[in-house]
Amino acid sequence: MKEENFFQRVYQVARQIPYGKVTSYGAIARFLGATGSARMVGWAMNASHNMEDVPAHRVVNRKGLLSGKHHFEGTNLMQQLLENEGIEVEENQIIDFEKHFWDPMIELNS
DNA sequence: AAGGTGACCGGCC
DNA sequence: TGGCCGGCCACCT
Repeated sequence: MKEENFFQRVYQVARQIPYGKVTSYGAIARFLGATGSARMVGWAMNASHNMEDVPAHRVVNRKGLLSGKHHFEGTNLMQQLLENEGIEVEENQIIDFEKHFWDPMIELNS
């Protein structure tokens, strides 16, 4: 097992996502300095299954679409988790995405 | 070692 | 927002 790879970096940011907030892969990628490489963030989330404190359900694509819901257990677990946090989700899409949007670039950039 | 894949993004129509 | 396309880079086979 490697320590401190690109993934860990992503997880670290993901863990900083506050309750009831969501962000996009691109936002995280940008924060990591990998602007345009949002795919890597997606890959990292794919492996996030091994981690435990990684709220991957709070990470969606820029459209607010639950792109990764398919990777969660069941078929609507991701949605359930989000709704549980007070985020309205319908048709695999977050309502008022901008309203719940949380940009690490701004929030963590104190 | 080379190529394919991917939970994406931004620009354009 | 929707569809299509090119770009981006780590990981896997």
